[in-house]
Amino acid sequence: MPGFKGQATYSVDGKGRIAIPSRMRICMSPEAHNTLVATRGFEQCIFVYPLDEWMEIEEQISALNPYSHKHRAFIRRFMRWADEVTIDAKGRIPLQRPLLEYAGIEKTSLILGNQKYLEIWDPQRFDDYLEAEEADYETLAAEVMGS
Amino acid sequence: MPGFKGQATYSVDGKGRIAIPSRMRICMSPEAHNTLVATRGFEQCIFVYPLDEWMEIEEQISALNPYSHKHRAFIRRFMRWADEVTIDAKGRIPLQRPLLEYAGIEKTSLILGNQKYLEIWDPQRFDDYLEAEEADYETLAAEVMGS
DNA sequence: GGAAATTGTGGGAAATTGTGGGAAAATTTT
DNA sequence: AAAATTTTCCCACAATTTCCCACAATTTCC
Repeated sequence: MPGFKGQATYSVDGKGRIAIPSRMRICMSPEAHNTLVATRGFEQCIFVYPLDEWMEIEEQISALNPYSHKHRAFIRRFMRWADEVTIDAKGRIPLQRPLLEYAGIEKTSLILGNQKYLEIWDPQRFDDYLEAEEADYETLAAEVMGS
Repeated sequence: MPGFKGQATYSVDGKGRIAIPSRMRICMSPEAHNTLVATRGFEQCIFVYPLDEWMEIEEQISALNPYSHKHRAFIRRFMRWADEVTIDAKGRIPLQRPLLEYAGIEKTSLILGNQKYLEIWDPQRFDDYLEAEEADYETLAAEVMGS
């Protein structure tokens, strides 16, 4: 089963709703029950996991030791921003203001397929990010992918 | 079945009642019978377990050795503050003053979903706690979750 | 190429949620 | 036993969220 891929620039309406591109929607397993979990991602974008993928992450989390001080801190930081949403009849999900603000998203969003999950960015911020990284892309590729 | 997640800042009314966010309420198993058990948690916050989860904890506790001095001490501390409450028609639970005082909660509370249970914090105290944890999130993530 | 279905966008109506407070019932105190 | 306090249950209100419908643009299918 292929993962999420491609990108799309979609609008965010007054109620904070963002449509999931249909070509990404059909990549979701039926086990996700049209449900996604949105949370803070790295580099100030929003990560969105289909429910079944999220469950696997939760399992990893619950395997941590809840009596360890450090682990507790991580779990709290991790669960804090997670928000379970269901896709409405028109293929949209509602996102909470705090998440949108974290990602700096206002009227427009860039949706990025990234294998197991989606990323939602403020388009401008993504450009800036790319530009900053572009310089070392080849170096990075060699370093990360090189055998 | 996914666990509790997300956060919410809710008010505490004059009678010590705090609403449980509906999106967390629906995560409760019907076996909990709309009943929760609140008790002292770690880091000076309140832990709130759905009744069915609490039962499992009690089982673990009763498996401890009552003839061990240490075990007895632990059991007493743990059971002492436990308080069984039911969710009212508006989705709220009443919390005893001593618990609220322990957590330093007055007019506002931060409710945190933490998989099997909820945590209720004084918002300021939670901020301080996160700040005091020296490591930043990404470092922790790589450390705790990295394979 | 053209008809039909699907997709992305917006907005209104209805239901739910969070908050506060009042009255009744139970408990404790005098 | 009466008074005072606490707890429980109920109602009201504003704000938010959910659900539903409309419409234009695009894509799909024959």
